Amino acid sequence: MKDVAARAGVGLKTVSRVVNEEPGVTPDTVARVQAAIDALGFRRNDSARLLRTRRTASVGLVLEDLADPFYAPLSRAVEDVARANGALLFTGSSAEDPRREQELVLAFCARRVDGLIVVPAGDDHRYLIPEIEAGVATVFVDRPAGRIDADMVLTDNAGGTRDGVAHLIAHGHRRIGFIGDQPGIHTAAERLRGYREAMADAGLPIRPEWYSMGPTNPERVRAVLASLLSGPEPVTALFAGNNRVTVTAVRVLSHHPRPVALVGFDDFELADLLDPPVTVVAQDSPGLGRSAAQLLFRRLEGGADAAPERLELPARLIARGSGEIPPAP
Amino acid sequence: MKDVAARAGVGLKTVSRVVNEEPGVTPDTVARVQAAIDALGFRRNDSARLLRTRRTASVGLVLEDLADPFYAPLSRAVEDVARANGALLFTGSSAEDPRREQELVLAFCARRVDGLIVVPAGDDHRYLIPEIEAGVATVFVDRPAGRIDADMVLTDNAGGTRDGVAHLIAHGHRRIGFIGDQPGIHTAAERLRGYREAMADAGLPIRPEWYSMGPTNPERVRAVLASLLSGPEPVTALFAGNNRVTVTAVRVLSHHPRPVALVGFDDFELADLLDPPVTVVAQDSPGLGRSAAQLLFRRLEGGADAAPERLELPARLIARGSGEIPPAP
DNA sequence: ACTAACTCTGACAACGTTGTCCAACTCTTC
DNA sequence: GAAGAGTTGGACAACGTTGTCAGAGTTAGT
Repeated sequence: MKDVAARAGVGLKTVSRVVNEEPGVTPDTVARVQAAIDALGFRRNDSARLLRTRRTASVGLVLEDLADPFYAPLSRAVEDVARANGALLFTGSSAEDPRREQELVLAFCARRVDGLIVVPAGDDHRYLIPEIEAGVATVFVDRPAGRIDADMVLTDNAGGTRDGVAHLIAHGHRRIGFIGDQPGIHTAAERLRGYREAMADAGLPIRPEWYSMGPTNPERVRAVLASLLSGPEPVTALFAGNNRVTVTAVRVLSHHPRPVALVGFDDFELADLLDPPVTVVAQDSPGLGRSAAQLLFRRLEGGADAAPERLELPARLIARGSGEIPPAP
Repeated sequence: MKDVAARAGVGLKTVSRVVNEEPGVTPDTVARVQAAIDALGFRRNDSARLLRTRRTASVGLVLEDLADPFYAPLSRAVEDVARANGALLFTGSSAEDPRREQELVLAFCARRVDGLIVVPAGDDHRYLIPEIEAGVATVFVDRPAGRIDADMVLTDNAGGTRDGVAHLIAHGHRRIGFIGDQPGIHTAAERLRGYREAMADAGLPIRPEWYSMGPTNPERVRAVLASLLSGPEPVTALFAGNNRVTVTAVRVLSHHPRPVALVGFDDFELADLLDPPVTVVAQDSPGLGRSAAQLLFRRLEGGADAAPERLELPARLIARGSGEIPPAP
């Protein structure tokens, strides 16, 4: 910029004015400065600018895994809203590791992002208090923040699961299994709650061997499923607590002699092409991202001191076939 | 930092030394400074630091769509390499719009990212020349750069397609259709070339009505497919030029009276669960991201003036069933 | 012709760091 | 106790911008 000013024979500030299209510069001067800019291939250094203005026009997004088909549309939605607000997006994956989450969040804060959108991996976010007090707007998505009061946008996991299980009950099932993720994960616990509620609402008992919470790797899911389907009174239907469970269940059930009804939490591509097409409770993944980002920018534009909001988006049952299979006699 | 220095009763630079763990500070002083830091909740402002050191420890990634199942693992791989090199990641989606691509790239450059990884949407990247000369390392992935000589990491699209089509020929097919993306997209053109080559290698003629390039929305693909499958001499096999085409083809073919063999470019989740399981030519999407990022950081660590590299990663044929269907008589 | 108001321009400080360099102090060593 | 070496600390400029303010020049009104 200094060079441009020298070449155009004007002051530093005049160049700044031209670059920012501020009023009060003669067309003649503008032209001279423009010429110098073009000749020198000058591009304003935004880092320096933002250092001065104390706004970085960037937000940080921390989620579990960028490559996860559930989070990818979420991050895309966040990106779209950020772009609409003229902000750039830092992204990072926590890989479900609280330490990595914190590391990323603090790195973003050190870069002085204007705001943060976090899919929490940990359950204690008090480390964020100084940052929030320093003015970093923060919105949690998909799972609630731990031990602090903050904005969050969640899916109605319990309600969605209740609907899914009720759907199975409505189709005649009485012995319904549930395989969920680790109980420490909030969404997993909420879905288990929905399962219990639906069963209770229908006056059905739940045997302890019908539900299981834990890692959702194929091996464990296979093992649990095998035990659910064996014995004198096997379950006739299964509610799968997330899409990884659903996929493994589809694989196992396709080789099972007796038809077993299946409803899964989370939609996935091609669910309608499988045999039978898979009935799911679908979350609005872009909706989560969009709502969170919109809330964030609302905060950034003044609403910083309003009380934290908690949005809960509904989940939608999509009947496709697998959830409508009647109980085997 | 000024406040910390004042509170600890030391000079500014001493605080800087403590924060950066530079040697030459008495343990006693370190302790005093640390106490002040903790008391004030001080966090170093990385933007300012990076302004001074002229390294931002961040790279920009521009791709077509963050939410696309092909690009999501790529971006995750880039992120992993970036993290390993201590860099943060800016991401943005071009939505296949050259103007948006340029906008994003220039915004990243204005933020003075150390490097760029770009999945090009446009075919003219001369606008990047000043940036590259200014020292922004740039690597193109998945598609080649337009009209400039730069590092790039590509998939062997022609070779992969040749293998896929040869596979169909080996199973007895003689009339093979090809539905590809818009001819302006480099990967699409390369795949068409592979199709031609495989047919030529086998001494088979190609009728003009057997292949079609254009938007890969379901409507067009359905229409093209309908015409391929009708007439007196319909094709007995189809090569689908990308995963969107493949998915639509699976839907259509599942309702088609005659079995038609199918090989698709790009793997997708659950391809093995469909009926029949879908044979694909799989790209190494994380491999593309990883190689590109590694190349980028190699450039950043000194190899800036070596000649541009062009890496070509092989594609792998995964036979699952749909590509092994023999021609209907 | 004088003042008032307005337009345009640039000097300077500031944003929050780090690099450079020098001063002061503490040890050795003779 | 003086010279030399080593350690510790801080003043200052710089990175590339923008905000503030005041000065210079122009126009308009009396």
